[in-house]
Amino acid sequence: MKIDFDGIQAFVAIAELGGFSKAAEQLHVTQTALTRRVQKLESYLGLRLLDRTTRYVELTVVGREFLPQARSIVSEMTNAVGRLKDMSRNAKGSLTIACIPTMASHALPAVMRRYTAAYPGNRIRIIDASAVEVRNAVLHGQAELGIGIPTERHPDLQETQMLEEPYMFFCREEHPLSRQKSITWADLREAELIVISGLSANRVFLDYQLARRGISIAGAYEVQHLSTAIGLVAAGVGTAILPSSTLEDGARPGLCRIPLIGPVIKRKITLLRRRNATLSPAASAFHALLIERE
Amino acid sequence: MKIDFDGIQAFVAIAELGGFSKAAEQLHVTQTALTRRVQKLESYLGLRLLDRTTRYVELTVVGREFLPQARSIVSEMTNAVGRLKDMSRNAKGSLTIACIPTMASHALPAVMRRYTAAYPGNRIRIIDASAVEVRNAVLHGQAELGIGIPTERHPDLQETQMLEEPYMFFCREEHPLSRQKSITWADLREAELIVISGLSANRVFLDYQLARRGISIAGAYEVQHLSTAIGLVAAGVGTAILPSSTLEDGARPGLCRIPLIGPVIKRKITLLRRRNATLSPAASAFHALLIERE
DNA sequence: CGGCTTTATTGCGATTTGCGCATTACTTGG
DNA sequence: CCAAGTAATGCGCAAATCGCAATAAAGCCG
Repeated sequence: MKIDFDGIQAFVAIAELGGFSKAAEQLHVTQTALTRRVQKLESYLGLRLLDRTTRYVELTVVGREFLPQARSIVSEMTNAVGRLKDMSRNAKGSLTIACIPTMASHALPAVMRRYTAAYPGNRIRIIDASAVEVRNAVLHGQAELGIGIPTERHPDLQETQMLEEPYMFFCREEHPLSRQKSITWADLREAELIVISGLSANRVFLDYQLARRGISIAGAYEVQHLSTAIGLVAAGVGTAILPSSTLEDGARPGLCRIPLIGPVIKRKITLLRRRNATLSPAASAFHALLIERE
Repeated sequence: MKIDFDGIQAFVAIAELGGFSKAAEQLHVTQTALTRRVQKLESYLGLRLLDRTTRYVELTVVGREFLPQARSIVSEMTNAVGRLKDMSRNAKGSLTIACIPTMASHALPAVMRRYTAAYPGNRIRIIDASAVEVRNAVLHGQAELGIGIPTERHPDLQETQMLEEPYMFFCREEHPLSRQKSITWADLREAELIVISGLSANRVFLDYQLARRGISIAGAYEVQHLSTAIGLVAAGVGTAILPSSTLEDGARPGLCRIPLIGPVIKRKITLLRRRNATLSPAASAFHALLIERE
């Protein structure tokens, strides 16, 4: 036979309010229904929980013993379900998103501001890591959403392109090339390039695109992170080819950002999520904000 | 809408066994039923708890968060109901009984032995107190059963007579009356009686019975408890009129117990319980043993 | 790559459960 | 002894739930 939550809830309400009628009102059912629920529960258990006359209701010894447990069951249940409905109705809940560092400081902040305004109280955890780590975080469920650049395909991963950004040339103002409106790849012969490590998805992508066009570049220095590269450029060590969003125009005095053409090469920023994995309402709302602006 | 325990139970089983079919087997329903339960729960909550294909079942983010709570709800419920059914089926549970001291050491022990043999593990708490206290303990629900002597009637109290025992005369062997086979009340003129306090139900009853018959006795000493009276008799202070069960024949060397006749006056031992108060199965079983032997 | 196996879902009919209304039964206070 | 208040019951209806059979979908393996 099936376990009867209604009966227990009825029992608790009756015991606490001291009567069937009052309990019925609170539970929004008729008193008849409560009578039946209690009868069913008692007959299922094989013992009486309430001694009742038409005049008063009183707990039996067993009922008195059971009441605290019953109360706890009911409240635990009610709370849990309430929380879930709240998550569903108001997209409440915390949210983890993985993101490559450039985007974390470029595209994300605006969305985060709008999200927090719309759903205050939701905790957001950002895993800022390399594109490969972003991919894995999404794949293994550590993050519900990921923002990165295309990497190795995986059948369980679903990618949506969000935006594209060109690679640009970064140098100091006193650099010989800094006055040009645009620069071609051929101009980079002796540019003392700081390049990103071959383990980076950025580098893999860039190499692939250049190789397709028969272009090759040589790096004098190699680092792991874009931010380090920018730092070295600023320090006068050399120049670098980096995604445009690595640094906003004029964000750092003394540094120039110059379009690279012939050809223009762009990297795609993609939004990652696991295929067949339902997003939590909180993540779903964030997802909506992300794709709404493209 | 109504809270759905079945759905949660299904969810937990599926999550833990990793599939609808296995869970269905454990819950003794068809797999179809589980599909429906989960669907109903999810649509009620407005969110998905399980991502499932025909090949595997996996928790969603929300489901993963909810699982521990759900598990705790289910196990708490299952345990609580299990305990209650155990109480009902096997008369498990603890039991409190109030009893006047003489009966606690006279009639009770045999019943307790049989009870413990039949229902091992049940804790028995005995409130050994005066007849008035026994009455109140039962009346106020501190004890489910009471063994005492008739006191003031109360509409909520139900009394069943268990046995009767005569008052007898107690003295030391060297006492002049100790050789008689029986003693009449008239013989007690100069017996140096130790009597029980007038607050005792015993005394009230005895006085009433004697007065009805125009007999009066005078006490030289007065104590509260029967056991104290016996002690004083043994110490040679005087003699006493006490219920026969106060001391078994020969239980204390040097003391005599002699029938009092002309007339024989007996006190009734009654079993008390609250009217309209259902006994716990444990108490009910004890009650059955008590009245079975009359 | 196409059939095969496995597993969840759906359509449908039958049964059961649960509810509310109206009425009854019972207790108690005046 | 009557009146008021409260729980229980008879009855009929509505909805939920289930099981069976058929269907759909996803990976496995030859």
